[in-house]
Amino acid sequence: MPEGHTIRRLARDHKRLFGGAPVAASSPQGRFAAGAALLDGQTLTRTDAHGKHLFHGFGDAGRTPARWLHVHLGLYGKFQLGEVPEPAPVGQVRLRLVGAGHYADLRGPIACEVLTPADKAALHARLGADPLRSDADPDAVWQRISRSRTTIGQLLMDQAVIAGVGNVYRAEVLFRHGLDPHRPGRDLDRAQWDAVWTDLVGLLRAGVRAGRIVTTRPEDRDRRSGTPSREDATYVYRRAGMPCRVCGTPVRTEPMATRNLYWCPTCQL
DNA sequence: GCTAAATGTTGAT
DNA sequence: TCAACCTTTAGCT
Repeated sequence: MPEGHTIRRLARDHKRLFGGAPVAASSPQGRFAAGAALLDGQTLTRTDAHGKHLFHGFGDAGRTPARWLHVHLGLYGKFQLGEVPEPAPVGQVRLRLVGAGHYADLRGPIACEVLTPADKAALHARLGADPLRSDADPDAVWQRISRSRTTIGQLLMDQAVIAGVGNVYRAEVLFRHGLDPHRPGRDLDRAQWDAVWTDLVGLLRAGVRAGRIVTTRPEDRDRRSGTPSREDATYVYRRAGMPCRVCGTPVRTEPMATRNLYWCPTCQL
């Protein structure tokens, strides 16, 4: 499900499955027909991910891509992968990519468009630091947070501040650090922020590896061995009214900036 | 079989 | 602050 880890994983997988050879692009649904025609037959040379934004670079090998496919999955978007021969498209397939051995169907994205390198640069410029990127600058994030009266719960969801953190990672990382989501950013001290950032890097990397979000430590799960169930994978996300895994207090929920916030009022101060 | 909700963002008010 | 959008799934009946 699409927070930053999903996008990074897609970038990696698509590079491996489709990179280096011409790709057939089409829009079975028709809504991306013109864009698909621009990409059809081009070679995928690079992929990139920044926060929840996915990029596929097309052009000549060894050169900077001349065109970039930009995809944002939004809340519902999904890539479905399979092996050739590709079946007849089912449902609303915005984009179908077919390579030598695999195909990918894209459904329900909020953005699917072709960008110039300048367009792409502009998009990067408005995104904040991505814990999964080596060029991320946590100092810049700290500057924003330490001067802000906005709550840390809202700051963590602001893609211009931190790119790639969504509603699940927000709730979970704040729980793991005992931070009340309602605290203004400037109430945090540097050590707290550094710990949160370091944890986000680790959590997102683990998410890329596992292909899912797991934030609980084994000793805090109901079942301590084996692959954690979906229910066991989080401390507070979507656990409203259920006992906190650490102290037993019912987990609280309330809307924060149009999204459902979850937190433990006892553990998070 | 229907309804509501969901890991997100944008644009209008 | 609110509605709109794109699609799937969980939880009802």
